[in-house]
Amino acid sequence: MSNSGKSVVSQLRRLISDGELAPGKRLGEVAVAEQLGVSRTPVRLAFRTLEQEGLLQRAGKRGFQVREFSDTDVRCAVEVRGVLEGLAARRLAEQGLSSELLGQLELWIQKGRDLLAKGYLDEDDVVDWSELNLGFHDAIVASAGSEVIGDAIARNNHLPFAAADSIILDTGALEREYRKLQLAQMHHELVLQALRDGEGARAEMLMREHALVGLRYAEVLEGRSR
Amino acid sequence: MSNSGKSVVSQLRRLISDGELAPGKRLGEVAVAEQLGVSRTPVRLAFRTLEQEGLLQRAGKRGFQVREFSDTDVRCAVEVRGVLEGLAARRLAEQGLSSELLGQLELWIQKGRDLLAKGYLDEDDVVDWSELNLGFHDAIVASAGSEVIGDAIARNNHLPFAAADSIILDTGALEREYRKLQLAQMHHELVLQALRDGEGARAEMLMREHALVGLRYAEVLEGRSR
DNA sequence: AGCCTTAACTTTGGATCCAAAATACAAGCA
DNA sequence: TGCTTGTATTTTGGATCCAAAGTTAAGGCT
Repeated sequence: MSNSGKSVVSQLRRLISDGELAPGKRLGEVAVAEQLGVSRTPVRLAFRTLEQEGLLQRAGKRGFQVREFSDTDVRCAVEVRGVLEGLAARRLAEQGLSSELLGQLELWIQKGRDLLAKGYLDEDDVVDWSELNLGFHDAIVASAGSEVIGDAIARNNHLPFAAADSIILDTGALEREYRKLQLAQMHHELVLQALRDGEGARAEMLMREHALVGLRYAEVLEGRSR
Repeated sequence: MSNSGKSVVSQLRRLISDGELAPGKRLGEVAVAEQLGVSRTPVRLAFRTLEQEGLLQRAGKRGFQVREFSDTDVRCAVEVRGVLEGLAARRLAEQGLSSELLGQLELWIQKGRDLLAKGYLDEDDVVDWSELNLGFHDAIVASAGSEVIGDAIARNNHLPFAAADSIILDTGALEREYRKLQLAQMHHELVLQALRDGEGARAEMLMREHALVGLRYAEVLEGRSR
């Protein structure tokens, strides 16, 4: 029962997003405390944090329960990320990007090219893409001029299905995922082009569309007509 | 020192937005606990909540400090609300509004017309406008189909200068505020028109512009050319 | 038999205590 | 005099205790 290393918050986050704590399940402080082998105090603190993050919600007068999300919630969370990252990109395009940011973005994009160059995807590539994708997005958001936008995105990203690196889920259909990443890579390159040319509206629009990759693209990339 | 009625979180929120706790000031748990006349426990819980809300930030390895906001932060927070409410409005326009929502919105708009009809503003009108403005915005956000968007807006609104009803600050220049509200009222009416006609892009654009009222409109409404 | 009242139990909120970590301070050494 | 190391103090994190509020269940009354 030794787990003082990882914080209670992250443990609970993982339990929730792994579904081990079922959506709608009511959480008692004592029960969770015992399960995690800690006292009630850190659990109480964690519940407040998780509530603000949106993973827990108050259950009536007393206690919390695991929040359940509908398909619409998932869709909206992705769109929220889209408009927020779009906002960041537009601001960046309008204020102009520094040469070092330009260098960073080109680096991530080059990594993406390298990763996709061999024409297919294997499982190790997934974590690499996740890293470079995160790097690209973070670089843009961090340079948007205000922490406020980044904070809003970070809070939204606490919903496990909303984060930018949650694109890939299906490691069993790597051909489809490859085409998905090809598209995402193209988006990255176009976004950089728009940013460099000061095309704020286009950069915003591209980021918003980019967020939707992995959401409704499955049918198109499968060749289905729906 | 009796204050068990209001929660520690709201007390701290008020102290921060009133500036009694200066931005950048480091908050110790014991100091705040004594000042509020409670024990450390509720303060510790409150700090976690306020941190998530963005009003506090961790100060180094230990403790929290009151977050300070730049002009850019204010600008960005307002834009964040703009894009999020814009997203809500677009979704609403695309899915179509129910007749009861239509009724609600028309009610708030009618109240706005009534309030502005006499051609000037007095101090009592300010709270009335705040109420109807809040009602109009909340009705749209609540009907956008998912709690997720509303939550993101709510979290953003914890920044005191970002909330939709923080438009009016200057009760000393009521003529200027009157023209500001005239414009806001026009926005409300146009938004409803766009929503009713299913013009998603226009509804979104209007909401985004609407959020900027009270931000940079001062110069224009004053007649200054800047 | 059904409903209301009351009592027992469960669960959370607040306070206090203890330990660990971090910072500040002081003394010793180069 | 300046830097480093060791100690003391402050401050936070975790655990436990107590009280209050809520929930459940049982028993009595109509």
